[in-house]
Amino acid sequence: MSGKTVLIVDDEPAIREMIAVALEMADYECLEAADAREAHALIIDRQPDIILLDWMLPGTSGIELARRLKKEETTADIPIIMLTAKVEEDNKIRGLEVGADDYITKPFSPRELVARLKAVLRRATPPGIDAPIEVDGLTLDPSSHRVAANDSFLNVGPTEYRLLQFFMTHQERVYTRSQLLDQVWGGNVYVEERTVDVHIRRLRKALGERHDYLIQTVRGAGYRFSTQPA
Amino acid sequence: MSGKTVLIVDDEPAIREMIAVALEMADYECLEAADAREAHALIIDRQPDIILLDWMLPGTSGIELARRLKKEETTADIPIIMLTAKVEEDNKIRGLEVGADDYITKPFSPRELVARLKAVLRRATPPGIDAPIEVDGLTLDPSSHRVAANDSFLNVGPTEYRLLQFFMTHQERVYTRSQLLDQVWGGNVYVEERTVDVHIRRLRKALGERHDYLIQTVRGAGYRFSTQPA
DNA sequence: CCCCAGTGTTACAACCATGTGACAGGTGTT
DNA sequence: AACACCTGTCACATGGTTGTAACACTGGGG
Repeated sequence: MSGKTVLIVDDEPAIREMIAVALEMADYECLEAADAREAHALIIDRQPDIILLDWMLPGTSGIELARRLKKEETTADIPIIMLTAKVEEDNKIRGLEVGADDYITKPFSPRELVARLKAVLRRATPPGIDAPIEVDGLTLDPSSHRVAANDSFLNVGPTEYRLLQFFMTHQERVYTRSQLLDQVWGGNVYVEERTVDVHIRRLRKALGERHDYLIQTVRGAGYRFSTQPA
Repeated sequence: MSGKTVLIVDDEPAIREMIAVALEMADYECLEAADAREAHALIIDRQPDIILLDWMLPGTSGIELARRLKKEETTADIPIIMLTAKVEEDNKIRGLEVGADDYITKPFSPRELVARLKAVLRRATPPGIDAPIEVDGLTLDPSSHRVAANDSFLNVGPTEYRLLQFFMTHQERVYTRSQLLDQVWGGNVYVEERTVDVHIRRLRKALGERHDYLIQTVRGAGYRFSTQPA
């Protein structure tokens, strides 16, 4: 599934363990390090996809480690999420300043952690970042952030755009409302599942009769984007 | 939303209960058996997705049961996790020798149990879980949630879809109406057994004359999905 | 050949998932 | 402040789906 590798850097074994369990439940592979030295070794050796980095560390501090990682070319594009017990705005600013991609204050729920991590990973993973996708006269162009049907541009809202983009990059497969909330909304938000229906509706309307067949309802399951009519 | 069924085999009711509670919190359905005989009956009847098997059992020992299960073709691919109070390396080796997929020594934390169980399930779950199943021109594709016959898509309702999916993943074997209710409807619902007949009928109709021979009536017993005409 | 349990088939009412329009709050712009 | 836009949620409409009963049929045993 995800198969992503997460490096957890915290000097508290109990905290590392808690995080690891939560992440493993969500199907991530976990590495653990207690200090900056261990962390650096693992980063070089195992090349994790993302790093959870505690603010406070014995020896080299977390923020210092982050700064160094972001300076080195080979490690600069590994996303970093900073963890901290303090609720000081200062830290947040300094953390993001050195290149952390997100910032979580302890205590946090495992759910929140997983959600944020997921969000950062998705955001940070640029696969074929801006190749336009075209299906049966319907074109979505990420670079211009526009949707066109046979020449004329369509007026789709931000959420509908993300929804359509997700669908066009994941065709021929059913997604439950819950999955769509995770993938399109971002997982860390709480919204009703029925909200998905409404946005589906809006997207269909925006696409017009010419193309709304592409978004298919699978009763009892979810929605599917497919060029082949139901 | 795992929906996986776990069979817990242990002669100590308190331990079964503890495990069951932990697993149910993690959204697994639990079955319980106190000895090998009960266990075997439940395995045949309910076909759990994984078995937690205590080393020590009155009568037939856990290891003996494991050995038998792994010898029978119909049960050989059900993952088994051995539980034991002893910390003897011997047991571990013998346990894995007979085909157990993992091994946990008591006492263990619920977390550890769930984590291991999940790992085993993930590992043991054939990657083909999402792969389309094809039989004589009849194709069921779980990822797109579609059923096709030779090219054209078939219109099957949610229940018929689940029924067909179950049959196609459990071919050449007779299932009673009761078993089908457990497997397809979900065990803890009360519906008339005759309801199965009706859905069988609907599924047959949906499949059309070309394929309805696949679903065969076994008078006095139940139904069977088989490529070989009755 | 008749009878009866078992199964096929149909109809139907209740239910449930989804479609749809409206609305209120929020955000940013002018 | 007024405005346009977007968002999430609700209430209601609609149509598909479901379980059940009722009746027709079948096959095997007496």
